[in-house]
Amino acid sequence: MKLYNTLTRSLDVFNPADPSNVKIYTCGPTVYDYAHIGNLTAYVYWDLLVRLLRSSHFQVNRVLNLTDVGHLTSDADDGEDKLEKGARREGKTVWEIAEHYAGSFLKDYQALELIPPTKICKATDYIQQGIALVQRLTEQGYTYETTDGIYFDTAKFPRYAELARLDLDHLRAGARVEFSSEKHNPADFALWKFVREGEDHAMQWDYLGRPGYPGWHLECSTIIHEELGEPIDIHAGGIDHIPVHHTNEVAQSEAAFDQTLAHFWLHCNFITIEGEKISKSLGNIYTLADLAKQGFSPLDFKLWVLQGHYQSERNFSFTDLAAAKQRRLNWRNRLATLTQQDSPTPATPDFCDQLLKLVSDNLNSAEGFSFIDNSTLSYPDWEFVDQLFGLGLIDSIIPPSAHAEQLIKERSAARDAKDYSRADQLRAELEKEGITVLDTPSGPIWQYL
RNA sequence: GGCACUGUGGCGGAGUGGUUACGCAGCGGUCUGCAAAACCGCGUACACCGGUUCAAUUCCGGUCGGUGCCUCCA
Repeated sequence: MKLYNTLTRSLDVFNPADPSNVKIYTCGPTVYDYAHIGNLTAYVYWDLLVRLLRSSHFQVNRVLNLTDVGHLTSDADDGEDKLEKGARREGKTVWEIAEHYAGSFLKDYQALELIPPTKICKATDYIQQGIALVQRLTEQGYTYETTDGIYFDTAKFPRYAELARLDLDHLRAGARVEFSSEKHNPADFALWKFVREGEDHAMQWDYLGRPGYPGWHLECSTIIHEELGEPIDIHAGGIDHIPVHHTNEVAQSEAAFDQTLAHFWLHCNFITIEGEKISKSLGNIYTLADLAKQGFSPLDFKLWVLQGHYQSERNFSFTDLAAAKQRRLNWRNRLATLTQQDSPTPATPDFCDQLLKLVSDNLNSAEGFSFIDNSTLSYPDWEFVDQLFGLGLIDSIIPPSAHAEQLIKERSAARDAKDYSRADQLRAELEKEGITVLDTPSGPIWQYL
């Protein structure tokens, strides 16, 4: 199996240290609002990764975090704490907000038929372990304290720019806004933030005898250390996380534990909506519920995602979603037809092996789909397709009701009697149940509309 | 300004140094009571300019366009 590794910027052969314990960490959502389809694409891609590994006989140990503690208020006014903002918006506590949106996220996760992570970790369950990490870094001389928090001193970690290949000198020169700060270097980041005088911060914990809360990056390093242990095999996340979040994670973890954090870094690209960036002001934020209102199932969306590649910028449109839906329906009908055939046409030899090989080339599901369309599949082949892509095709095959079966029989009889108007009438009736009948030389076949 | 990604037919979207990607939509045909499905066929795709090569959409250089990040925004 080959994967594009951001660390090396090349397609590398994936060989886990322990095939029976492939350690994966995927950055989860901040649970302050409903997940939109842009957020969800990432989880679809990582689900493919997990399924591919499983199908390749690896045992996956995957941890997903839920960020249920708000990110910090920045010195600039626009950097509001998301959870606090959500709480104010809805007149609830930050804890209720986190609970509600975490639940919503997990519901979406299920609706997309994504394989549940081995463990889901809430950031707030790892505060003490996070503090221990800050302490450890402090003892090792990697931190300094300012009036508003404890910062990581990037100058003390020479490999800081490696993952993102940052040009720190130019970063300094070209930074958009240089705001006054006690930071030693612009790249330095907060490990722990103090609640300031007069600041109303609902989530806070005691450290160094005063109230505070964790820096945004801390949770990932902490959870990885506690639940998986460095080094992990794969760390995955959005492309936006490379320069800051993942860079800082590497700095924290590797400085503290003197161990490579992750061998493979996978980053998925973003999608746009009808050519525009996803943003609230444009009003183009769609959730799974919004897609459902237009008649699309979560699995239609999943198929749409898998038609592309995780490293490509994708453009979402309802026209394209409709195309994906149609493709899924066609596959479903191929499968439905197969279940009704007494002697199906011979399947493509080694279908599963070949499909697996194609997709193993850096998660190339699109190439796999093309192969599906060019092949004749047996029932076990379709089972493998479902296992690899999680499209729920097999489960979606619900045989016609007894009533529908009866209508199909009556229609055949009508046709034999050359009573075609009766036959057409019966077909119309069947279509009310979402089923249509095709007349083939070997008898009628039903399909989904 | 810096780092990185990206530009393929009506719409999407893989891939390849020379041979059909594929899906959706469209057109023609076979078949059909009519359909549908299926099958067969069709539409002169690879941003632009150079270079390497017998041969480039595919490699190299440049130009132009799009995108993300460069803040503790996500």
